[in-house]
Amino acid sequence: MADVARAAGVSSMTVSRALRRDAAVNEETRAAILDAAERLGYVFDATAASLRARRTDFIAATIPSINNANFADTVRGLTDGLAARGYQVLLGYTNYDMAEEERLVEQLLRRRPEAIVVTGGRHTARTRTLLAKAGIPVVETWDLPDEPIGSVVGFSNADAVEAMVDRFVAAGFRRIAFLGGDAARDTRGTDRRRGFLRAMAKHGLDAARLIAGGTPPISMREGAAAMAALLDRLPDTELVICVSDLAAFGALTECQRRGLAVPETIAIAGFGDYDIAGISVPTLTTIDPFPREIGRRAAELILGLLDGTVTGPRIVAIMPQLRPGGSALLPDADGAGRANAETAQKSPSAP
Amino acid sequence: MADVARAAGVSSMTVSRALRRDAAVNEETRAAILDAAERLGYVFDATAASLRARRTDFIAATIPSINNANFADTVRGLTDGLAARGYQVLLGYTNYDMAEEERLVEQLLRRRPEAIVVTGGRHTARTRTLLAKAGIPVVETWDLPDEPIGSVVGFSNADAVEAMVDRFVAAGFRRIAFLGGDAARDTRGTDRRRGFLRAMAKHGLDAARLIAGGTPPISMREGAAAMAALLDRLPDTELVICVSDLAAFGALTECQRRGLAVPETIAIAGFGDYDIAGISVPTLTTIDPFPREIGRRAAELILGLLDGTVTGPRIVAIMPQLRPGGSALLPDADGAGRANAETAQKSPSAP
DNA sequence: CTGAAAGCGCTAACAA
DNA sequence: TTGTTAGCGCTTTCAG
Repeated sequence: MADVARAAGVSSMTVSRALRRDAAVNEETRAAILDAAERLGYVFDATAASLRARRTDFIAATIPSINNANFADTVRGLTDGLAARGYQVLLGYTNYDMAEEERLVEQLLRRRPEAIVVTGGRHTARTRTLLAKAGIPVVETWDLPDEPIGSVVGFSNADAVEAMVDRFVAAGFRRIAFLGGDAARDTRGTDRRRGFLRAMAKHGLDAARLIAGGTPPISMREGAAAMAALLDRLPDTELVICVSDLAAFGALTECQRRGLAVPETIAIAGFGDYDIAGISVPTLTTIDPFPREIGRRAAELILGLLDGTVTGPRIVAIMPQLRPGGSALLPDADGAGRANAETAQKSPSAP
Repeated sequence: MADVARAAGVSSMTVSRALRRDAAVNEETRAAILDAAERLGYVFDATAASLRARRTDFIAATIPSINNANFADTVRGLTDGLAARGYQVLLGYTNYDMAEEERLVEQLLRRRPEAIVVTGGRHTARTRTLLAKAGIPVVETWDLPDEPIGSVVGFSNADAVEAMVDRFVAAGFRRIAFLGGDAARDTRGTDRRRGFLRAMAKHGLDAARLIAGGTPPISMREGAAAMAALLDRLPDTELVICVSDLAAFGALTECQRRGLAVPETIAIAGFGDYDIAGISVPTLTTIDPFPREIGRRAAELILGLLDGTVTGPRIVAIMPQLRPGGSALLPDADGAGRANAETAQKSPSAP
């Protein structure tokens, strides 16, 4: 910057001002400075600026896996919302491992992000402490924790599945199985399974049809293997609710390989409204948790928290929506539209 | 750090040493320091350390889209390889837009990464200049550019598709169509299409069966729409090669909806070896470009370049491999194994 | 093994 | 509108 200042015949402070849009600098001077900077191949050093200004323009975010379209959508919503205001997302993934999350959070906090977004509401005690003491906005997503660390943008995975089961039971299904959600590491998966169990108990139905999916995230292939196990062990099952659309699609293919008609012989439902759900034959009955919306709302919330528009933590409830498909037929009941997409109420105070 | 020093009764320099593993510090002193740091909730400030030490431990990376399993795999390979040595990947996505890439690269370079990985070999002139002048290792991936900026870890998309067409022609296919690769923004897609055209010309076949896929990345849905167009316009097509497995799967579903047998009535091939390729019914004949391996190799190369083990830029050729599936049958020819995975030659000098 | 001094490249705060 | 001074929180360098 000193070099640029010299070349432009001004002080480095003027260069600093010229390089930012906000400050008041004579237009000619600014032009000369920008020209000099370009000529010299000067590249601004954000590290030094961050140290001095105590603003890094970093927002940290952790997701369980980068190879998952749902979380990728959330990251997109988040990044797009924040990039517009000059923030850079510092992303890390935890491999669905809370210990790994702890390491990652600790490392990310060293970079002095101005806010941090984490996935899920369950963390190690140390992670919670680190986050709580970081002195920056914390947003937990994809869940509705009982004791939020700070803000939340999410939904209850258990409630979403429970509501789905309610619909299926009302439609006459009785012998319903749940595929996946057995791995403790995937807390959202276990929550969905819990919602299934709760719903079945509520309706007085047998909830013993539980099929393990393996290590998270359950791939299509594992979904197929689990479906094979189910068909061998409990062939009279009427409906399989899967922990995700990927597992559901794998399950669907297993039926196709065996020549079983879906949904006639056995119905299948998923979770996540992944692309595959809308294009497979048949399409998948699933639940849309609005992943992109989660990211967008988190970004919005963070911006508000940082500029003082929003004071104190907020709980933003996302309303997952059932998307009927061909893999598990439901009589249409509610004529619901996309509640969250544009209209849903913002930050209904606390839970 | 001064606070910790005071609490531990040492100078801040000793704290600095204790906090790093390398430096020589009395074990008791170190323990006392770490204890004090924990008690005080001290969090190391990487920004200040970066400024002074002129080492940010950042490696920048840009990918076209975060919602793409192929690129996500590359990022995983990269991150895993680099995290082991304490580097943090600073990730951004370009939306398949070179202008956006330019903005992103400029922004990332301000963070003073120690190396930068970009996707593809085509960039704006300014991006090239920025990268070339950055004074850090530059790695272009997923391509084999004619004029690399620095190092390369990739393969020729055109050659890969050409080789695939060769195999299909040898197997007797003649009326072959190509789906996608029409959007200039997706340079890898256009390269694949070019490989198709080149191969068809070479074999004296009609290469006019080109079906537009729309804006990249082509989704499954767009693949289905394009397939519908193809079936309407050129119903006698024997084989459709798609720009990606996602498009190929969409195309497959369109056939299923129309009751057309794949591969009997029409054969379909994809590119990318996405998860869907291995599980769909039928499985997809595709090309595996070893996305994870690309990331892993890039990480390896960067580490070598940074610690001086490797001197000067390197071209690492990845050898994509045909994966025969049920969607387009091929008589088995080569009994090739996974050339790249473990063994392939490293950095065969220049291209 | 430990400490003191200096400074990384920028910007806040103040002055002109 | 521009400049001066000081210092962000670390680590390099040198000395002990």
